[in-house]
Amino acid sequence: MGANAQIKERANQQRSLETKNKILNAAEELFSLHGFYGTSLRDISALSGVRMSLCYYHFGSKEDVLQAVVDRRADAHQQALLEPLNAYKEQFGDQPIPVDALIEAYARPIMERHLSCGNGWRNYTRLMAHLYSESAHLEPKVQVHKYDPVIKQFFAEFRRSMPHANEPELHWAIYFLRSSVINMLLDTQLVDDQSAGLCDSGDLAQVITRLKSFFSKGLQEP
Amino acid sequence: MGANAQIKERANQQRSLETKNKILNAAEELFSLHGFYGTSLRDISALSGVRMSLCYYHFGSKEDVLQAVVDRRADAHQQALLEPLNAYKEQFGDQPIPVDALIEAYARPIMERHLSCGNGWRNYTRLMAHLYSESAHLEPKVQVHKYDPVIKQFFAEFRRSMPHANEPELHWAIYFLRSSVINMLLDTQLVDDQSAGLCDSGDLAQVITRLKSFFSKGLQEP
DNA sequence: GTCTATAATGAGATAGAC
DNA sequence: GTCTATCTCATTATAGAC
Repeated sequence: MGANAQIKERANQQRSLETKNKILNAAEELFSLHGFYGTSLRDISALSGVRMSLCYYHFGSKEDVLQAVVDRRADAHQQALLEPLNAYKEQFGDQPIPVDALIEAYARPIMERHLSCGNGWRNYTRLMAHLYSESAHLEPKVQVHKYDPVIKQFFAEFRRSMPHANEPELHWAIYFLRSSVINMLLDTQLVDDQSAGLCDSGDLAQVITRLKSFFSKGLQEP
Repeated sequence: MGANAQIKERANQQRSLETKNKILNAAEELFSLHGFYGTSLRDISALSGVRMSLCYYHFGSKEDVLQAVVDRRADAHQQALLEPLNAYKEQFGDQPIPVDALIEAYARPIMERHLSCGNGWRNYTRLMAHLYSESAHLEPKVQVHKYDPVIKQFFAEFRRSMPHANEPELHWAIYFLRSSVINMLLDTQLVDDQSAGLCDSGDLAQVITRLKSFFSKGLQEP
């Protein structure tokens, strides 16, 4: 292969990547807003400005597009979730990590991406939440549940910080925390509406403060 | 109109009602499992055993079927939610109702219908939860949010029971409670999976106990 | 009220020229 | 890699006989 051909191939790969990302960005937004079945490849094509046939060329099928959307940010998101946890582990060593620090370590990376890292991350986190209710019908075609190991690690740390709590009670408490975070990711405006605007689910600092103060009360030792 | 004609008309109305309910039952189940867009009228027709054209005759459109499903149990559900609250109001009179009683008054009617009143109610409550994430795309064609006044009444009672709590904090706490209940209605098995079966989200007594003990801790006066 | 048949639209997916 | 054109199928919805 000549030098010219190599340059051409590089340019093509670059353009291919850009096209793929245009598709994924549009799909991410629409899937997260209207669900998998509420979104057609025509919608994605229209929003992305990329011809429909290219979606098939690059991904194969609608389900494959969803899978690609899910996969694109999965590793980065997992890393972001574990980073503060590991930092705390290092900081506290053998000592247990305080409960409110654990709550923040869990909630902040998620809510931060949802609220202050741009539309891409906002759509991605919303989609992840949305998929919890759609996944039953989507699997096994699409692999969605990628964060179970992360939850396991968080549970282990909560356990260490609350040695006297009984196991089921602790599981329920962490589940309630997860439910609340997941619900916020859906952007249902439930708390904003309920409080007639007094509470702002779009305010990261407020969200983290409220999560910490409420759930650390529930997660105290008896 | 002769007596014979009247009898015939009665029988027809009866049959008509049965057909409608067959359709609504199937729609309730499928919408609640796969969402509005994940369900076709063909699916509903197949599951109910009623011809597709009859769905149009009785309701008009797919959206109208959803609306009818939502409406069918709405009043009964509202009543069921307010009944224990009003009973407590009567019982305690001017005294504030204890917080854990309020939590139970809110959660039990919902979770009871979800877990121990048969498949119809189970599907209905699951659908209501599901619609929180789909409603943005469905409105204004379908009117879904029918429980805001109920929440208002509950908030007022929580307020009375916790006169020193600040308003936003109270709103957030009640919102976290609602999130957890809503998530359980979706039957995602999150807590069952997370705890490897140690916790059972299908056990009504367990669910109520855990909700009360956890959320009453978070809802204490400072 | 119920049935069959069918219209009309939109969906996912593919073929083949460039 | 990109485009146009098209296929095939499922969907919502309607018309008209009984």
